[in-house]
Amino acid sequence: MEPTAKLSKKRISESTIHRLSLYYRTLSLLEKENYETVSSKELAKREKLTPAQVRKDLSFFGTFGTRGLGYPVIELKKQIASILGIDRQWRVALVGVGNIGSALVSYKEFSRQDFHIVKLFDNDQRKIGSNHKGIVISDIKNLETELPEAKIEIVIVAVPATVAQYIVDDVVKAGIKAILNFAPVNLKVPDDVYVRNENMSMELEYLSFAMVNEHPKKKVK
Amino acid sequence: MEPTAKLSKKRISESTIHRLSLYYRTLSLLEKENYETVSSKELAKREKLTPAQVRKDLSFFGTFGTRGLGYPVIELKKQIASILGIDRQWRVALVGVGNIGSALVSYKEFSRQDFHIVKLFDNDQRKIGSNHKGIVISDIKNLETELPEAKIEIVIVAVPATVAQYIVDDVVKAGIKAILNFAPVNLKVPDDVYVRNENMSMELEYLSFAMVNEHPKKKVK
DNA sequence: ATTATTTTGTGAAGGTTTTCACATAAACAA
DNA sequence: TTGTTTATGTGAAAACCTTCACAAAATAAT
Repeated sequence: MEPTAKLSKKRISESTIHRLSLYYRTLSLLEKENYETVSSKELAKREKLTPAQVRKDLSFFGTFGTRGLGYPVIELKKQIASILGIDRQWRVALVGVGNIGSALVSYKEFSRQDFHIVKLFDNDQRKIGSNHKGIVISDIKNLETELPEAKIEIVIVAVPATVAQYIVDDVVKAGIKAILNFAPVNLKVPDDVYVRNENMSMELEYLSFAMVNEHPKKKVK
Repeated sequence: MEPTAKLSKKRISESTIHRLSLYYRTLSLLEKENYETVSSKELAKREKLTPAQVRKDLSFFGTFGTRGLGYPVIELKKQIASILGIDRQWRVALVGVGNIGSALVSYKEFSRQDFHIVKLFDNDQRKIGSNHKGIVISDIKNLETELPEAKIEIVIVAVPATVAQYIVDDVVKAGIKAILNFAPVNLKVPDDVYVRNENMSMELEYLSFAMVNEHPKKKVK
């Protein structure tokens, strides 16, 4: 059976998309390990999920498997890449070349998946004009003109919480529709702009909660 | 009415805990803005949630509000801190003082919430023994002895994916029960060890998905 | 004091997500 | 060729989470 991309009307849940990211990562690994096919059972085991969950997630987008055999690793990986939109390059700009910002510029996982950070912005006069890992740092004042010029599609915000909203206002004015925010603050943006927040304390706080509450862990089969 | 800490048997959902983190952050802000009380309505507006959601979340842990008035900002903040276990210091070690690792050492949001990074480990001979932001970097070979010596309770793993599992095996042997993992890999740990993963590509991939699928956004009231 | 207003806390309803269970289909073995 | 095994795809059931709606309690107003 040909893998078919379902033209789905149904709303896909955030969890499903996040799991697709996990499947994609694991499929890359399986490819390296020279697996030709993989069952929902094996995939589930590696992600600590149920096989039914894996099958249901994939079934929202089409039928990719063969009964009795499983899923073709390379083909499924391609299909998921296409679903996630990571089968193409994304031009990304990063605002705020501080501690976290610089770390993200060198973050291999981004470039490996064709998220290319091609522009940097900062407000520090000492940094502006200097070369950081092959990219000249622009003045944050020029966001509105330089983002469209550079055909940027996604902006990563890694500035202090106190100024994040002002930066984002400019980013939105520049016509950007997708923002990844590392500042610990709730950003206000128009309805048609996507914002995702990366809150690194949250998971530490979850650990803290789990420990003080001796929260029962999910059983691992 | 006295705020009471409910001795809840019921399992609390991950989402509720994550929202408590958000409430905590917003309450800190409200405190700075000199609010004495806050209604579930106001809190919900700031987090883009419903008032019922806020009240339900809090109700799992006790009754903290006053009818007709709302919640006392300072008191509620204290209560949430106590629920999350962030009303005390946590001794944290960080393994892997690379790009991301160094950024985390200086991450203000951690220290502001009493997560204290007091030990650093690396495998790079040039780094071992050197002083990084006031902390001498230890040899990664000594994890098993030095983690208990330093009374570490939480370990942040910021090493390459290829070595993460080996590191974590040592960390577990050292008796650590809580791990925050930045390596893009699924770690295997015993049942009684908590692992939370910080996967920074995931949210970028979600943005990518949203854009290529013109995913309808949640309506904002 | 009495009434109107505000806002919590919470069962019940409604909605969403996950798991179950099985018909179906392909592969493999004899 | 036929039977056995494996493993998908998917409705239906179960579990889980969010929202509704309202009684209850406190404040504020007259």
